[in-house]
Amino acid sequence: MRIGKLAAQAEVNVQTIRLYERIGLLKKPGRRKSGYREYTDDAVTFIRFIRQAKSLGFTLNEIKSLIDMREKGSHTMADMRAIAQARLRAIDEKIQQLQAMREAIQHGLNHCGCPEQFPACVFVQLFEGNESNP
Amino acid sequence: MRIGKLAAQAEVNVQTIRLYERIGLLKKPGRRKSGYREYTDDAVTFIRFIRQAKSLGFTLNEIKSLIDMREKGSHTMADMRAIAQARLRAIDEKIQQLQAMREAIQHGLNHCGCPEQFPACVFVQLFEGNESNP
DNA sequence: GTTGACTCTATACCCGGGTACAAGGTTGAT
DNA sequence: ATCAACCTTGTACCCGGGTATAGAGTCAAC
Repeated sequence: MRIGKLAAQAEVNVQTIRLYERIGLLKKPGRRKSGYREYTDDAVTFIRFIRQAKSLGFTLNEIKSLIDMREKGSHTMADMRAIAQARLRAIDEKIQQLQAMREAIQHGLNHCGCPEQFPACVFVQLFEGNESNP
Repeated sequence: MRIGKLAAQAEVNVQTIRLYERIGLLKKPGRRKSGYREYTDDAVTFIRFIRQAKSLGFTLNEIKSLIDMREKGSHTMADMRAIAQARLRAIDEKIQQLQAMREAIQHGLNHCGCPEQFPACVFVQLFEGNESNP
C-alpha cells in the first residue's frame, strides 16, 4: 500500500510516517518506479506498536533503542526489562514531583484565610517576598 | 543594580531575564543613559516568585495571567483561587495518566512469565505480527 | 487525455522555555 | 589610558514531536 493508506490505517499523519522513517524508527520501505513508497501490512502493526509505546510514556528514542536491540538480535530479556524498569522509575519520579506540587498548592489554598480579603492570599505572599513560604 | 547582578541574585541566567521581559513577565526596568537596564531590589523577589510558581507547575502563561490580574487590580480572590484550582486539576489529570501508564507497564512486566525466555515478553508481544519490519 | 487525488523532496514553522553567539558600546579599577 | 568585565541588540539554535507549505511528478477513473 502507499503512504496515504498506511497513514489512514495506522491513524497517524503522512508526515509523521516520513518523520519516523527519517529518524530510523521505521525501516525504509520499498519504492515503486515512480519513487512512491510501497508498504506491506505489517507496517500498520509496527506503527501501532510505536504509538502504543509512546502512549506508555516511552520517548521515540527509547522506542528506537527497543527496536535497535531487537534488530541486532542483541536483546535479552534483561535488556528489555531494564528499559521498562527505567521507564517505571521515571514515571514514579514524575508522580512524586507532581504530588509535591499538588500538596504545595493545596496547602496554599487551605491556609489562605482570606475568602475575599486579598492581601492574605498565598499568591500575594508569593509576591511579597518569600517570607514564610515553602 | 545591573542585569548581571540581578541574574546572580535571583539565580537565573541573564538571557532568561531578558526573555521574561520580552514576553511581558517582567516589566521594563529603567535604563541608564548608556542604555543599561537598572533594576531595584524587588526585581529579585519578583523573579524568585516566577521561579517558585514555575516549580509548582505553573506555565509562564499562567504566571503572566496572575501578574496581569494583579497589575490591573482586577484580581479577586476568586480569580486567583480559580487559577490555582485549574492547576490542581491539571496536575491531578497528569497523575492519573501517569498511574495508568505505570500500571500498564507493571502489568506487562508481571505477566511476562519469561525471566529469560524471550518470546513471551510483553515487548515481544507488542512486536508480534510484524516480524519483518526493522 | 484530462482531471483530481495522491506522492515526492526540501524547507520552514509550531509549541515552551530557554541558551548561544556576534559585533559593538560602557564601566570602573588600575 | 588601558583593559577586562560587563552590557546592548539581533539573530540563530537547542530539545521533542511533530505540522505545513511549495513546486513538481504520478496514478487512476471517467
